[in-house]
Amino acid sequence: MPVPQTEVTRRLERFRAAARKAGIKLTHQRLEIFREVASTKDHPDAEAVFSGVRGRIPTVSLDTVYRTLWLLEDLGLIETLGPRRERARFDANLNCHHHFICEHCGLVRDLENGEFDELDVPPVVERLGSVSRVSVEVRGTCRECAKKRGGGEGSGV
Amino acid sequence: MPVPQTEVTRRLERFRAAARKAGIKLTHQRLEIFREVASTKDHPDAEAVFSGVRGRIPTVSLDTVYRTLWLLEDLGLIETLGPRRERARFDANLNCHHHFICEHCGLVRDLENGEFDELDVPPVVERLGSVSRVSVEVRGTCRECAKKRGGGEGSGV
DNA sequence: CTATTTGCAAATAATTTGCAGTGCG
DNA sequence: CGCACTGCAAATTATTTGCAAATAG
Repeated sequence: MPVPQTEVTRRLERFRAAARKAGIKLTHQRLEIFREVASTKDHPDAEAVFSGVRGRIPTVSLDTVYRTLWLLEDLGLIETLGPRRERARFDANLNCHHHFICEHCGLVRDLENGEFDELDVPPVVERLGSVSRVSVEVRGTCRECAKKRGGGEGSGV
Repeated sequence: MPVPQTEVTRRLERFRAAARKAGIKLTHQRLEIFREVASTKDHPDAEAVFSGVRGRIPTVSLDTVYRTLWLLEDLGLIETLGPRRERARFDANLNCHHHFICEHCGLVRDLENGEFDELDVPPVVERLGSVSRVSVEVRGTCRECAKKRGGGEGSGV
């Protein structure tokens, strides 16, 4: 399921603007690394981004991919996710959204849901700090894993 | 802020029951490692659990701590959390709860909130798999970090 | 022009594994 | 008493860093 071209363009434009504002250079590598993450809903890990970009820039190195991904996270252009025990995965979708996470295989799927988008932050949070983002994580077992593991797991909530 | 003794006991009891059911051995090490996580709200990482347990079992090894923590997670007795880029942190609180996460220092604080507890799972999720847990992550900047970094960051939602 | 950024290779940090001895059930 | 479990040390995996060459602004 690819991201529509118009959205990819919008994301790249946001990157250009953020880079200018932050005074960092817009290199070929950075552009392609960001494009790679911005063009997919797959939540790729660093290795996957690396091999994708490699198709277009054969000399790019894995350490540049890492440096760039964390830079993009610091700029607030992508976010990291994925269950612990798995490697980091990256997501360029900044629209308010939520995730379904399979506890067995690590699959992450985006969820769009109005009820989730409109949660009120409880007052106790004001004493902890300021809020930038509220999101819901739905954890469970994906169909694939349920099939593979026979009966086992079940729903709970 | 320590966990009340009655709750620690209840958690240890749950561990004993789960261990018996799963047919795994209840060793001194496992008990103490679990007790360490079950006795704190600090969301310790493996290293912190290690040094805590070491006080009581000086010969315990870090690899046993890791093996046990992942085992406990597989048994559903603890959960892992913490932002990417930081090491894994562990939590033995299984009551429905949520988290405030500081994006700068990795601080994680538990949130208890009725509205969050009662979220409906959107129907699209049924096509993805079965659900075991729904929780809300509030991300932002904690007071400490806001102080350290001067003006900067702000709220957004 | 020149401060940033890159690619390389070597370094680290976190976590895992093989194996021989130890202890729970 | 046997097989699961531990501790040790060595291995792996993901990610980071130092440095000389390359390049965006």
